[in-house]
Amino acid sequence: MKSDLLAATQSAAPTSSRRALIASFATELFHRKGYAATSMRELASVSGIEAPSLYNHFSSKETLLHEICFGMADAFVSTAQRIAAMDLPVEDRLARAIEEHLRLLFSDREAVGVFVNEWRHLSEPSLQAFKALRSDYEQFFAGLFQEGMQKGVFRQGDPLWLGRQLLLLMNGSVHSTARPDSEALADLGRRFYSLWMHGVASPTNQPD
Amino acid sequence: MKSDLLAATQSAAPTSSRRALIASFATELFHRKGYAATSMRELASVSGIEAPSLYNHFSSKETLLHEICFGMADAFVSTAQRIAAMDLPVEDRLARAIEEHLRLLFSDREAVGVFVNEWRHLSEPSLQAFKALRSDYEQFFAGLFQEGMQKGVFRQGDPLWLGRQLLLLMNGSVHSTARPDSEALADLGRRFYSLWMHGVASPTNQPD
DNA sequence: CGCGAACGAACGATCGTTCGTATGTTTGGA
DNA sequence: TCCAAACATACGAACGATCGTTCGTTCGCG
Repeated sequence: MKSDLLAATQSAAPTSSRRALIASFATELFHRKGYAATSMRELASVSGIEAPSLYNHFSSKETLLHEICFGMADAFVSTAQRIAAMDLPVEDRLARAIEEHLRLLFSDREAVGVFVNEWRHLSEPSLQAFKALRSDYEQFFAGLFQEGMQKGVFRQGDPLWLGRQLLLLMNGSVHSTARPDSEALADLGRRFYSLWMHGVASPTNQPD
Repeated sequence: MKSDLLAATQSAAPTSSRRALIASFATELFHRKGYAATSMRELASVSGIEAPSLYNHFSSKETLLHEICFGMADAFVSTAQRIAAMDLPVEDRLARAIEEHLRLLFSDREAVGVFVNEWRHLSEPSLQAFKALRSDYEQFFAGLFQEGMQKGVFRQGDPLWLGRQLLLLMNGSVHSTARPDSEALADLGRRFYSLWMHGVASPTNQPD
């Protein structure tokens, strides 16, 4: 039988990391082709195994999506909680939140792509839970803006709208920005902070 | 050729508006569930006919996607050309571009959602053509920023990056902004323009 | 009579997933 | 120390469902 060959390939791979490997392959595929357009057979193929073997590591296709989406969501929310607890001026906390968000964003761009675009394929009750986490994170940014407005550091406006727009901008930047090293990442954070704080107008042109 | 068909169907038979109806149903489904997750049978069901009858109006599923994506793309590009030809100060042309982009955006939010998120399911050579149109439009905004920098109206920066970020911001705002009437739309345009020009910092805080 | 538009049936392909089984590895009692 | 039972992981076969699409036909309207 073929079993000798198969046994050889089985033992060749480090079986302990196979699960994590599959997850990262799934992340890449979900990101590039979309969740619905990615088949388990294709995921199996790039993972070097057959489709039924995937079910030894993940109980369903949606489990993969669930782990990717909630892994990112938890990372974002816990970072937000850490920053919210800092004893810093609100504009510094905003700068810090931007920096940390970008750091997470670029630490795994493909997972972020899935997190941003594919979460709607989750089914209940995961969908509801995901939206709650997402809302928490938006509220964290909205809270920063609201606090800044009360203290006169920011112009008056809709804090939640501003928070959502800022997140939108940073999340989308993953597509249109080259991969930064840690130096370029800090610089990107300053660009976002400056753009958001002062806009594009030349300083000689006074605000209306 | 297409105009002949449209003229004929418009004047002749009311049944031929079914084609446009199907297109709008498809737009809603592609937007809400995604292209890959929408089946022709489901589209047929909401259209009130059976799946095979769809092929009397559209030669394939991708044809529907093609019409939606290129319909929006053409509208954006032609609007850009109109504004680029205007004899206005560059910051006014930017304000006008923002206003017109938002107007198109909210004129058919679902089509915009498909245009923004589902174009990647196009196959070659449509995919290449779509990306070219998209690049043209980005270049239009980049050109505005570049011109503004040369004239000292805008701060120095990467014009293409700024253009993409602005588009990202506006496109995403469709999800997080309530349906505006024409009054609220103009107000939204001013909000974007002001945010982009001057940022969120209180005017008493000078730029660094 | 002719033609656009609808239908039911059905095609081959592919989907996510289950099943029974084979094999390598780990483990625990004699 | 050795062997067997338990476990983890892989496989081929195949399930029922659904996919986009084609075909032959019918029906109603001009």
